[in-house]
Amino acid sequence: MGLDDVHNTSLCLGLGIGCLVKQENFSPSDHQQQKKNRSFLKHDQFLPSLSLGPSFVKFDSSKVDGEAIDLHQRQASSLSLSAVSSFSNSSVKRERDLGGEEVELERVSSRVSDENEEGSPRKKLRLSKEQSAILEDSFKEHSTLNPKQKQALAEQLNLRLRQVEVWFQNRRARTKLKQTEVDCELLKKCCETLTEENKRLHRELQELKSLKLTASYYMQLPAATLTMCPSCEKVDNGGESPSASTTFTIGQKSHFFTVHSLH
DNA sequence: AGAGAGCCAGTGCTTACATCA
DNA sequence: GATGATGTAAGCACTGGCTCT
Repeated sequence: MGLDDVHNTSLCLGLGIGCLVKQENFSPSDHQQQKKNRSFLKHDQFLPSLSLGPSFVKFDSSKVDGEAIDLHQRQASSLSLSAVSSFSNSSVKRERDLGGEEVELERVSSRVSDENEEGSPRKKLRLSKEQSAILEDSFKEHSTLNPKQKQALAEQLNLRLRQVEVWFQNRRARTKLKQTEVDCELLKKCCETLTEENKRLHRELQELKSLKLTASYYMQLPAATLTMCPSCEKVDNGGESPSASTTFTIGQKSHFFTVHSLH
């Protein structure tokens, strides 16, 4: 993962401390898109001092407008969409074949208008697999759509504009929720690591304190009786008692513990 | 300042699926 | 094994509030 990847997929953990605004290559004409993507900019553009991993949201601001529509048109040409979503008043039965794959058997819903036969507002629908797939592809391209794209997508999928809008809103919400869960897990692990480190440092501190006490004890002895090896940091009593009990080690080299003088 | 557009957060309702008696 | 009741997760849609133009 290079620096560019880090920039494009940076993870914001929302710690709120030391966040830096990342510079993106937005052109002035992208201003509207920036505004539209402001919720994602929170994730992509603010880099906290604690960076734990990649974001799952990757927004490429350089691609706007035409591409998504072209993609949809390409897909539309290769897919014969059933323009009918599965409404609550049209029964959809799913069966699983031996391989566990879902086979969708749609008993035809008669219509796609906004209201049912009784004239009451339509309740629920479930988009077809093809519709969902195209919406997903579109979402991968752009997490938000401009009105033009929205209209094109709605026409392509034979859905109302509002349905496309709602789908994207819900999709963004789901993405955000998932990202929050991921962030939460990472923070939990980070917290556990820091707790362990804290415990370790506490133990080390205790050891150093006890060593300091021991050192103080030996400092009370006549100075000539103690010497310290500068390389191995061992204190010796000058050979007066070669029987090993007076030699000890002051911590590890990496620790901030200094014995200035034994005189 | 007010209107309109667009987005988000919250929530209700429906559907599909799993589990259990 | 089949069936109905129940719980749950996911998806669609709506509403209210907010921000920006």
